[in-house]
Amino acid sequence: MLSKKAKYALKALIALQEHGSGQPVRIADLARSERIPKKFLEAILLDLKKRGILSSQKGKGGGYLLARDPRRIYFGEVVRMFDGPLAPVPCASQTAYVRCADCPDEAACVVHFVMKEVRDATAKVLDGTSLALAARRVEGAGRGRGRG
Amino acid sequence: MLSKKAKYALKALIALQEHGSGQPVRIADLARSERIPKKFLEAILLDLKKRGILSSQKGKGGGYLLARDPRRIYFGEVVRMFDGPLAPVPCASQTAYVRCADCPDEAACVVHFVMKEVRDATAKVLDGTSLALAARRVEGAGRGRGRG
DNA sequence: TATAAAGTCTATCGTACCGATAGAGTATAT
DNA sequence: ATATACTCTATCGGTACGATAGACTTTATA
Repeated sequence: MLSKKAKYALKALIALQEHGSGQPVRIADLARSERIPKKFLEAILLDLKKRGILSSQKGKGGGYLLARDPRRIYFGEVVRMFDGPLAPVPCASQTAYVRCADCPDEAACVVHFVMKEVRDATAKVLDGTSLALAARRVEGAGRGRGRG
Repeated sequence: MLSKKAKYALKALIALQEHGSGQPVRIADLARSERIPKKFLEAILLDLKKRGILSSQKGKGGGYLLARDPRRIYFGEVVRMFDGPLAPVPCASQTAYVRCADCPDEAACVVHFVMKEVRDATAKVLDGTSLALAARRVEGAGRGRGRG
């Protein structure tokens, strides 16, 4: 399950991308437009800033901005930073591998084998999709506007 | 994350498959060989029985058996029954779809779009892999024996 | 038919994490 | 100066997870 934190982070990033403009957007505005609890969103945006995905400006006229080209902000990075490794099981993780203490032979473990396939499939999607690409794809796929 | 319950269930099923023989296997034996807390495993096996994946025999000489051909026991079914839908987000689930209350237009939602891709990729692996097939694939891939 | 073996059921428990909120502190544009 | 906004620390209720205890029921077989 995607946590609310990760979901809110993605929604906020997408909103910032759509805003474009180079002007900072206030937390309060993002919270309202994306229907995210403001205090909760504060913590999320701060994390994204520490990670170098967002930058911020304090004081009057301040707010948050994308710190990177949206073509270089990948879903995988955001999901991992809030929800941890993509793999369903630590021994199948590429970025945070942990051996199963009780596993005599990983190469022969059926669960490991299948879960590695799941993690690879997931990573292929999330690490292959940037904010910019996703937005383009959605535009291409359907017609209309909105969020979720 | 795959829950311990789902992981233990899969390991137990694979052990039962490997056991073959048509003879029932005691909970205690499974617990020991797979290193699963016995009482915890009891509840898991019971769930698998209620689901029709296992059958059991009470009393002396009793234990658990696969109730179905392992070519027809899919990872997807087991994972879903313990951990719920595969989709990272309810609005991307095929088997347990729930609309986002605050989403004006799902077709335009970027998060929805990408998470649907994740769920499809995951489902393709887990619903396309049976116990029997997974075991064969592992045999084909590496050499050795063990569990994890 | 007694008895030991083995599955079944109900109840409970501690911990950790999640989602959310409060409130004080700090920087900055005007 | 001062209002505006981000930043930090602390806290809180709820829920789900992993696990365990103990009593109950069924069955093979001696």
